[in-house]
Amino acid sequence: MDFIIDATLQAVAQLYQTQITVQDVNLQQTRKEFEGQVTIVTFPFTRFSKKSPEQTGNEIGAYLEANVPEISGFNTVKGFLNISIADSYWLKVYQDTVARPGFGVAPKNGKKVMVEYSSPNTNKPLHLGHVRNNLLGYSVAAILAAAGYEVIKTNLVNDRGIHICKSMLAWQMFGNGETPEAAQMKGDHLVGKYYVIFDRELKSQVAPVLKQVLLGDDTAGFPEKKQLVLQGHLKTIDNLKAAISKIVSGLDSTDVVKFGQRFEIGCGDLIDENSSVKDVIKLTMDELPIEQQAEKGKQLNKLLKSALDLEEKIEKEKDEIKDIVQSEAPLMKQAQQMLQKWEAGDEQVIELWKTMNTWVYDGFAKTYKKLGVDFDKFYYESNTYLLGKDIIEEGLEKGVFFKKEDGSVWIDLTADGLDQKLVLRADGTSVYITQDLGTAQLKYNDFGMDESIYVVGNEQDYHFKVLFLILQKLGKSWAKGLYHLSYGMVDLPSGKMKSREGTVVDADDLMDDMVATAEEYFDKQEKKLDLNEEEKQALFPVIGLGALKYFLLKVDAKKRLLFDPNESIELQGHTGPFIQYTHARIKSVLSRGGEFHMSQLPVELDAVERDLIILLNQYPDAVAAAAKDFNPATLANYIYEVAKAYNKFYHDLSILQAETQDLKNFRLQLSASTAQVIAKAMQLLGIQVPERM
RNA sequence: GGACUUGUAGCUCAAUUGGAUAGAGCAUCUGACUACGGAUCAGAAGGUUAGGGGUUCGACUCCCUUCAAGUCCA
Repeated sequence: MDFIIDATLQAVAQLYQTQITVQDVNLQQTRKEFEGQVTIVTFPFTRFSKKSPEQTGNEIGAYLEANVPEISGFNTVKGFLNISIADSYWLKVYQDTVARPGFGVAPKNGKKVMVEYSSPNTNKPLHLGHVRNNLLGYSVAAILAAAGYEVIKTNLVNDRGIHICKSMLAWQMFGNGETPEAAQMKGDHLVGKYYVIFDRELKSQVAPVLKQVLLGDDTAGFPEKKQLVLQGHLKTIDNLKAAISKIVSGLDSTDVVKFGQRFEIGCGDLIDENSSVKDVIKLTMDELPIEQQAEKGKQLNKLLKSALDLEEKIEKEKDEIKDIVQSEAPLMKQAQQMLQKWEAGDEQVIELWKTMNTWVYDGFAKTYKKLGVDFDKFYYESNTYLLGKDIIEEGLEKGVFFKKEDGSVWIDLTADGLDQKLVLRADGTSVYITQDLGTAQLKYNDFGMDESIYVVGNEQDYHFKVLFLILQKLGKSWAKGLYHLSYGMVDLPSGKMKSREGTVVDADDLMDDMVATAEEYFDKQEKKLDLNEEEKQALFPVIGLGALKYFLLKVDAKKRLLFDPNESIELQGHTGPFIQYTHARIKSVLSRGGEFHMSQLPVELDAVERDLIILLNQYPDAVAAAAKDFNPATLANYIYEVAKAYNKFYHDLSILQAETQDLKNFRLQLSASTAQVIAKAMQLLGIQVPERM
């Protein structure tokens, strides 16, 4: 389309004696309700044309029509100049680019990019959140490769720390030497099972003590320092409760009466500090007629907002108390000791750690294989957790960091709108960001990449902001190429998905479910699959996983995603299987059409043919745009448009019964090109397309 | 207390980065099989783009503010 922009620059220079640049020309696709294929927005030109937008458009349009042979006509609506381009042009574009074998593969741009994704913990299996991460990472890597980058896919495995010690300890204590083979379980699931057991046992140790502490400030069993802290928290809680009591007793009695008798009783309980605000609201609501609940609920929450805020603070205090009690539990202490032994290189602990990690990696490998993702390089935190201290030294020398009296090292980011951030503890031990600094340097030393993308959830937005800023302040030339591909949490219809709430969707289970659901779907269809058993068993994973992947990738990464397993497998509408179906359908026509070769191109195009060609021609742009924003969703949405356009073409025109042999050949060729674009684009999303289904 | 993200049709998502009457799918209603695969296609209905203010030829998009959901920092 560059020739139109160039001609527009000429037209403006000629007509209005004004030099404008390429950026000043706003070229867009013409909306389908208007005649034409491309549109120039002429509002900005009125500044120097001194004429109405419409008149300006007409003048430029007339100039273009007269001077550009490819332009066959134009019309102007308000400030929009719609340009029609001759069919011969589109046919030439089709023949010269779309129909060529190398279409859609950008030439190497000489740049190297690293995509780090997945980053699992070795104490439990992958879950739904990881699935989104893996699909995003894999797809972004594939898209970047198609856009001309050399891509290195890496996985930074979190294989050390207290969490893995918990699994190890529980296995030692309760496992009776159980192995994945003996348990008939994937290794990652077995290790995860012991992590859950640890958690359960820890809770049973903590619960009675916690109850005791919360009831009657019985903190005698704790070290002196912690006793003081605990008592501080208890005192705060008392004060908060008293404050709530005061708020409630200060309520206007006419307000209280509005919510019924149950609420009056509740208020009495609150004043006596015998109940929680949440409970009172709930009980009050239950007594109200259903039609009043929504309205009164709002009023009630508003009335008690300050009390609710205080109650939230109480919960936080309680959490802190719980943390302290937990840290003193015997099991927790044992886990800590185990971590210390691990760090000291204790042979037995290391041996156990290696064994259990082997199990986990076997399990992960199976999950990754099924999911269809892979990596070029693994990094392990057990190798990198001590890195970064030299960078702290470097930062101190450069004056980027400063030391506090207690010896801890900090960076002051307040000038950049952030906080002061600890980068090394007073005792000289690392914090998370220390090792991330070191690991970033390590990765750059290993590969010297121009850009580096971290696929990590949005709860770490702040962390990465700080990390990248520090590296920039340290003067690392490569810091400007760092990018945090942040993605939102995956919600389930039944509620929020959080590991501590125990409603995690396991990745392996999810994939199996999707395959099974695909099978059920086909069984229910009236029209039976014309495939043998072996072919069917090969097809179900393609459809089931295609549905899952497309559903997760079509949504903009940064947004939260509501994953409804039942809806995602729905094989119609804006789904992966719809696109897969379109591909299979094209393949079916092609096989019926037999051998063909392009001979004579048609002189005129039908509108649906032209739309399809224009869309196919945009494929490289769609890839480039997805690569620029690291966003597979744009590509996913593009390919859906292609599938829709093809189905319309297929419906409106006859391919095998075309009027002439030449036309039939052309339409077969167009079908083949469409199938190729669909297959290529889906491949960049990590989705396979079937020949038949 | 401070910071970040999100809020679009009943539901799930778009909107070419400031452009035309805000578009798709699901669900609802209607129509198209003597057909190359009907898992399709065409149409109807559905909107104060969370609310309010501002910037300009023009705002879902940018600025201010309130609200809601979520997350992070000490």
